[in-house]
Amino acid sequence: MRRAPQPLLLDLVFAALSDATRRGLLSRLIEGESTVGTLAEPLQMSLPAVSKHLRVLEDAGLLKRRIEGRTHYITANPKPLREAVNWIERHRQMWEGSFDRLAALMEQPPPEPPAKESSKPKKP
Amino acid sequence: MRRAPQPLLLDLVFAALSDATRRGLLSRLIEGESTVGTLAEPLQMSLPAVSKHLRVLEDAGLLKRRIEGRTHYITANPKPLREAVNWIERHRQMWEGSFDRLAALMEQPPPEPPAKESSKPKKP
DNA sequence: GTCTCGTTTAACCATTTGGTTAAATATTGT
DNA sequence: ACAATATTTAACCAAATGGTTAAACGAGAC
Repeated sequence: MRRAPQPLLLDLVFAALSDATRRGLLSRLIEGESTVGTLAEPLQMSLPAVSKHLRVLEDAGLLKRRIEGRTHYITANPKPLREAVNWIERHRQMWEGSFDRLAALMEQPPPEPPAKESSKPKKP
Repeated sequence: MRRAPQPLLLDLVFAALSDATRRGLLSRLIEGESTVGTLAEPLQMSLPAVSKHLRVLEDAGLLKRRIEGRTHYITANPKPLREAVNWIERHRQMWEGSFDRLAALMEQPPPEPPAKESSKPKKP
């Protein structure tokens, strides 16, 4: 089944984040790659339910899936969160009238997320 | 570490932000207080529809309403956005492997935005 | 082959969402 | 008192959401 047209990506991201179960899944993915079954195991709901939640997150671009044999390996993908947080920060800071934290966010525009082993850019 | 879930409000905030019409309303409120009718006017939908959207935003704590006579004056309330952006930043930065901007976010709980020419508030 | 495993799809159900129009409410103006 | 204004509430509808169970699919194991 193909997806319907395209609702704005921001719509999908915020909608995906609006469910505590899905936020919980994302939280657990901080610890690294996992599988559908592993993710479902502690949750008190059926496997198809978890599968659906993962699909919502995937449609929002918040996770990537690597299928290997019969196992689906899931990892979090932070990229769409950038846009979401930018929207929020833009508004929050205009309302709060303090722009310096917005500036801090803005100073990282280059889309360069290559390193798996990350060099942590330290602030001098 | 496991953060005890604080589910309800975050659910409401993210759900409220997941609709482009509502985000548009919030954007327009950057320019200051407005009324229901004024907010509804450019939108191609009925007044009750706008009223419902405003209620969703209000339930999420994202706006405040000052009733004066028969007119409802609406202003944006950025406070709940703090929690939302904290959630996102916490996760985004863990996935992206850079923690310093998270630290920057975390170290500003007191509502004290004094200097316009700002340095980062230092914690010695 | 057959069986089990990991996962999705299908079909269904109840609730919520986003919209409508019509009516109600409350306030202001004449 | 009456009418106009600003907004909400009520009633309804279609579609989306979040869950279920049962069936299907694809890959390893025996």
